[in-house]
Amino acid sequence: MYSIVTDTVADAMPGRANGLQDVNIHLPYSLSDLLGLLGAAPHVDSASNGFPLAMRQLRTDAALFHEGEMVECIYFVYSGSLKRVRTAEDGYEQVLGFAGRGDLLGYDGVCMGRHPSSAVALEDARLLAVQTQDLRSLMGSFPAFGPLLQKASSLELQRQGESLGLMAAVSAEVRLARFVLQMSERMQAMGQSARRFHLRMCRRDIASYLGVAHETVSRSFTMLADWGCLQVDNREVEILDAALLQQIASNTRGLLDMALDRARASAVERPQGRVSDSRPARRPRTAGREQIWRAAASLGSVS
Amino acid sequence: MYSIVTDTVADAMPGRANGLQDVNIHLPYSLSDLLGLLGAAPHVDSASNGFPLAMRQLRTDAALFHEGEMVECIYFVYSGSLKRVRTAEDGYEQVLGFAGRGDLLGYDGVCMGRHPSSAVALEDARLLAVQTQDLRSLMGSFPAFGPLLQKASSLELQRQGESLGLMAAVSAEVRLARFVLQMSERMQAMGQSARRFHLRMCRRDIASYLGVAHETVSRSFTMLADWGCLQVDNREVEILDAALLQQIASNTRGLLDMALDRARASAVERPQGRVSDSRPARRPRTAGREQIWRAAASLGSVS
DNA sequence: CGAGCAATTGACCATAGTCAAGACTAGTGG
DNA sequence: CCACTAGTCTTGACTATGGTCAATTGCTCG
Repeated sequence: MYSIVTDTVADAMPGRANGLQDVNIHLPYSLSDLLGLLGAAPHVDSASNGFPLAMRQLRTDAALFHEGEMVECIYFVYSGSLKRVRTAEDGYEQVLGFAGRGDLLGYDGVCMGRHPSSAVALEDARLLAVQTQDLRSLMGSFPAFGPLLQKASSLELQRQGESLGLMAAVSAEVRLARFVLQMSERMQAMGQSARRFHLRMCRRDIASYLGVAHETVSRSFTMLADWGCLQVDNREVEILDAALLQQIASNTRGLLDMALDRARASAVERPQGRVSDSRPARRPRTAGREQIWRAAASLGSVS
Repeated sequence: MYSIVTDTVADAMPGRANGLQDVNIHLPYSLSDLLGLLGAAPHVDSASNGFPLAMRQLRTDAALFHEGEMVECIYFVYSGSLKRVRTAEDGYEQVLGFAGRGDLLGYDGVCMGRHPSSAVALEDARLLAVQTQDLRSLMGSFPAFGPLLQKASSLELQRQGESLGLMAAVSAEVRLARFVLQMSERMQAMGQSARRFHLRMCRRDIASYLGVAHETVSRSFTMLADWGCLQVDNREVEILDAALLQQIASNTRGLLDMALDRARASAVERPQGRVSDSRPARRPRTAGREQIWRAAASLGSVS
C-alpha cells in the first residue's frame, strides 16, 4: 500500500498510520480564523474571536477520520491536502475526491451521524474542526456563519457533481484531460499557477478517482504529452496547449468526432504553430487516435 | 436525445403534453408542510403554518430548472420523481442522479448562484420551493429549519458519494446490480416494497447514470436475470435472490474473485461441492462469466 | 392504424484491464 | 556510504469487455 509514515511513537503495527499526534491539538485558533478562511470580510462577527476552535494536524497518510466512525466534527482544510476514500466490502479503495485549502470535509456524515467515507492526508495538513453539536448555536450566535457553511456545503455538492462528470467520459484520455483541467482550476482558485503544478496524489489514486486502471493513467498521460497538450514529469504537470486540452476534454463519447470537427475547422485558419518538442512520429495504432494526431498536427501543436 | 420541452411558452409541438401548467402555482402550502416532509415532529415550530411556500407542479419531461439558470429557489420533492442532468459541451447528456420524495434539489447551485445541472421530471411531480433569499431569515425564525436543511443537504452529499461508488465498479453487471440495490433501498425508505418496484427512468438514463451504453444496460439486465437474481419486465423489476445480488454488487474489480470465493464457501456448507475441485494452480487468467454461472449453480439459485 | 420511441439482441472490433517486467525513487539499516 | 527493500511509474503483450452499428420487436399515443 502506501508508505506509512508514523508520526510519533513507533507503533509496531505497520498497517496503521495513526500515532498520537493525530488527536486534537488545541491551538489558539478561533471561529474568526474559519470565517476568514471561508472568505468572509475581515471584521464580520468580531465576537467570533472569542469562540475557540481546535486545529487538527495530520501527517502524510494519516487519517482524519475513518469510514464508519461517529461524526463529532466537520473540518475545514487550513493547509495541505487530503483524499476522500471509501473502502468497498471487497477491499477495493475508491477515491471519491481530493480536498485542498478551504474545502469542507466530513459534512456528508452529518445526516446519519457516521462518516460514509474516510479522509486521508496526502501531505502534512492542518484542519479547523467544528463540533457538530456546536453547529446550531454557532448559527444562532454568528449570523455570518450559517450562510458560509451553506456555501461551503453547496460547493462540495457541486464538486461531487463535477466528479461524476469526469467518469461520464468513455475514453481514458478524456477523463484524464478533464481531471487535469479540474486540478488546474483548483490550483488557480487557490492562488497558484494554473499552468504548472505538482500533483499530490499517486497514479493509483488518480486511477481510482477516474475509474480506470493505474497503468491506463500512465498511458493516458503519455498520450496527452505526445499530442502536445502536457508535459509530465512524475507528479509535475505543465499544461502546454490548454486549448487542445479543452477540446479533448469536451468530448464525452469518443475522440473521433472532435478530431474530425477540429481538423476541419482548423483547416481554414491554420496559424503558425509553436513547437513544443518535435518527437519522432509514433505510429498511432487505432483509427480513433489517428484522428487526434491529425487534429493536433493541423493545429500546429505538434510539428 | 431528449425532446426539449419548454415549460412556459406554448410550443407548437402537439406531441408533447407540457404546456403552461409547469410554471409556479401558489397553493395553500406552508413551511409546516416542508418540516413534516423532512420528518420533523408534527408540532415543532407551530408558527411555521404562517409562512407560505410555493408548490411547483411539473409534468413528465418538464424541467424544474435548467443548467445555467440563476438560482432563485431550492426545492424539495413532494411527489413524483426527477432526474438531475448535466449537458456537456458536446451535447452529451449525463445523468447525475435521481430524486424522489423528500429529496433536495438545486442546492448545489447555491454557492455560485447558478444551477450547475438541470432537473427534469420523470413523471408528474410536485415540489415545495424555498426562495434562497428567505433561507437566512427562515433559519433565524424557525429553529427546526436549520438542522433539517443541514440534514437534507448532507444526505444529498452522501448520495452523490454513493453514486460515485457505482461507477467504481469495472464490470457493467456489477454497476447495474449496485444500481438496483440502491433503488431498492430508496424504495424501502419511501415505504414501498424493496423487492418489487417500477423504475421511472428509461434505459438510456440508467445507462448515462452508470456510465455505460444503453445496450449494455439491457444486456446486463438479462445477465442478472439469467443468473437468477432478478426478474425484469421492461421497467418492472423484481429481486429474486437478494443475497446473490449483494454478492455480485460487492465486487468492484471483476466477477472472478467473488465467484471463486463464493463457490469455495458454498462448497464447504454444501458437501456435494464439485465446484472448487482441482483448481489449476494458477487461476485462469480471466475466468469470465463462466465462474458466476458455476457459483450461482452451486448456490442453488439456478437449477 | 401508423409514427416514434423504448428495449432487446447480434456482430464486430477498439479500448482498456490484466499480467509481467523493468526503471526509478525514497526510506531503512548495516 | 552503499546495498536493500518497497514503493511508484512506465511500457509491452494479450484478450475480455463493452461501445458502436444495425436490425427487430414491442409499446404508447395520437
